[in-house]
Amino acid sequence: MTDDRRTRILDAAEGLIAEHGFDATPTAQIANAAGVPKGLVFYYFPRKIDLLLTLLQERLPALPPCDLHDVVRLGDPARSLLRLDKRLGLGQHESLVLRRIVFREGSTHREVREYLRRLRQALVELTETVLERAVPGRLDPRLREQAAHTFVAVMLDRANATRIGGSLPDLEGAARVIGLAVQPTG
Amino acid sequence: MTDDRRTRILDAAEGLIAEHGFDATPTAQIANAAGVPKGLVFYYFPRKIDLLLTLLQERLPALPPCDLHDVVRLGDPARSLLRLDKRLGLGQHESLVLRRIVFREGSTHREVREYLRRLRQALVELTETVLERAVPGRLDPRLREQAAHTFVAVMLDRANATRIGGSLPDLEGAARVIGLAVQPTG
Amino acid sequence: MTDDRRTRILDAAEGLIAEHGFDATPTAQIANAAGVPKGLVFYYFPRKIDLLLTLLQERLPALPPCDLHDVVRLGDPARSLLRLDKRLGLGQHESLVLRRIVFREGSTHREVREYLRRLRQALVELTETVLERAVPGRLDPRLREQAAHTFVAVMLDRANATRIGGSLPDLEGAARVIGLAVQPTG
Amino acid sequence: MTDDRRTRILDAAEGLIAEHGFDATPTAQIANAAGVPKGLVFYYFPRKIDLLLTLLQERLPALPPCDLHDVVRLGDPARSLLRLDKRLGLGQHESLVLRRIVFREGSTHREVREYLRRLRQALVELTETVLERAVPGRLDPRLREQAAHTFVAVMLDRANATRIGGSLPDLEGAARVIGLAVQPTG
DNA sequence: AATGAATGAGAATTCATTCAT
DNA sequence: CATGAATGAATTCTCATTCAT
Repeated sequence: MTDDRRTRILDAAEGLIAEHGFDATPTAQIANAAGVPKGLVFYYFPRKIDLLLTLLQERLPALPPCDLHDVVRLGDPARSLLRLDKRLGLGQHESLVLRRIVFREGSTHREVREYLRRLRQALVELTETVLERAVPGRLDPRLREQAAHTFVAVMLDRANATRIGGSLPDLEGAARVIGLAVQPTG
Repeated sequence: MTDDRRTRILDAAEGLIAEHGFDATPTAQIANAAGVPKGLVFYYFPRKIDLLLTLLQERLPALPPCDLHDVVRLGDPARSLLRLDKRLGLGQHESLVLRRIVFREGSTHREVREYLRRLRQALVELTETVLERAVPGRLDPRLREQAAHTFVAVMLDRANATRIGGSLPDLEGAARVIGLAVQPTG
Repeated sequence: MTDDRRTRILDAAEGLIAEHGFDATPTAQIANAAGVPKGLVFYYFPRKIDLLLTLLQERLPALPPCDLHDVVRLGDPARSLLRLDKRLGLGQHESLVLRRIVFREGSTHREVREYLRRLRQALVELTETVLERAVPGRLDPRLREQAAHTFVAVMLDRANATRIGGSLPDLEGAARVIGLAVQPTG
Repeated sequence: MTDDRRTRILDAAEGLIAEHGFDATPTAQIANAAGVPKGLVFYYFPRKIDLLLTLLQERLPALPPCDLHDVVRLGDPARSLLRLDKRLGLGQHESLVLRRIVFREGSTHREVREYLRRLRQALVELTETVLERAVPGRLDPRLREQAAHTFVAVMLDRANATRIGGSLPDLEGAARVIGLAVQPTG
């Protein structure tokens, strides 16, 4: 029961903050949406900012160490990249709300910023590994890194654009372009 | 004289909102930073949101119709892309503050969202033109569009990452990758 | 009108804080007693503590430079001391409320403490002057200072005891005792 | 064991209330300082005010029936008074915290006020006895009482000034002055 | 046209107190 | 007996907005 209510508060906070932004979401509204008394929010999260911080700590897991075996398609880097993206699930609904929060509050809170930095680095490394395994012959390490950076930038841009709601970048196109770059004969 | 004070208010609002966010910036602070009486802010901008809206309407120029002649380097699409980026100046200081505002408030206000959509479209078209002129032979229209989308995504991701303060995507690497894709022999 | 309302707020604060203590007096109650909206209190006094500080600054004037001519009774130091006390008015009603505040909040706020230190020093100097003029012959400076300190202590003890409401020290007795000490033949 | 925890609560309450005042000391902080669960405080002291009341009842000892034989110095009332003060220990550390509480909360709670009244009366009687025994010849009863009141006032003023932290009255000077008054030839 | 005093609807936060276990 | 989760009333403080002058 106890943990249930704490969870409900976090659920409500996640949804409302993603929807309206951190500053625009009163704690009273969070309590209301969670169906708990106002005081309980501050019992679990003494300061409002602790809600945001807890959301990041508990619900933004480090990238799951995904098994790249079934992601990589040898000889088809473009397809491999798209499968990686799908596996990462940056576009899936459950991470959408948190991503909104992260991108929007990024310029305000150091902790959020730090998370974003680490996220990009981890994504680049993962992408590099995929490219290395997907491209049969030798792949110039510098080019591999640049290609990975490019794909990660597109993934993150899409994540951010999704949040904002405008038109989205063409992820498949990017995968094709990058595939051509790293495997001209492909 | 009168207009001078209105301008000072907008200047102050632009800086403070970019720095702390719209919600976290009291109008009193804007008036104070502008060196005008508090009442004057509401005299010119009856509601606080009007400050933001005015900023977008008056200070987000449509993309300058830039002359692409001196941007394009025939046979060197990568270099051409980088010169385009430089010409667009998305990374330049004067547009930085507004970009922060646009990206952060994007998911909250429809007008901002609409601007972002148009911005991406215009950027893609411009990039396509550059690629077409930079690549000597025939360039598959589909690939050209995808390559343009990719580069624009990287530019926008960099713009957003700059705002947030984390690590930046590698724009030069992306240009090289795209160049390789559209001109394998390059 | 404007200054009138600020004054009414201070009046209300003075009375209520003296009555119930600073911590036990909500600003809302002060606004209510002053007959002004709650917001106005914070318009004039941004933080609650500013009410207390303003009270001290504006309503605890330095000791009025009182003319000691008509206080001193040559050859009658005891009577002179009592006349000094009366002139100082430490026991008068109008200063009573502020004295309550000062003594009670003294151990909490530095500014109040500092005021009390200066008050004692000024009182001692005044009392020394009175004793010097009231005693005909030569008066040992050391004894004069000690006598002054003693009388000031009794005055302050009475002021504090008045606040608390218990039994009061015998000021007239103290004056007599001190008179005997500085003028044995009296 | 059980009583040990009750004692620890009272210890913590005494220290914290003396330091910050009754209103400014949350019960949670007391429990924390005592190292006991929050609920236990309210188990022993159902209302917060009971903490203060218990402190007064159990820890404000009636004046210790001190043996005046070794205090009095026949023929030296000033010295006798100082020895009395030392014996009473109003300035000693262990009574300091409670004295702070008593003086500060005095004007708020009747029980505290009543204690202060009895304290002064007992002190005056004790001082009168000392003076009577210290002065060899006959001492006018009225003067003796007045002298005692004066000394008690100085002692209490010093106790209060100690609490507040400002400059202290000169107790030795007062003893000398009073000695001169009751024993001119001294 | 310009202004700054005024207002009141919240907002975050605190904390004594209760009570189920 | 003991406890810590739970509660909600109260409190300080903020600030967009109004409006008399």
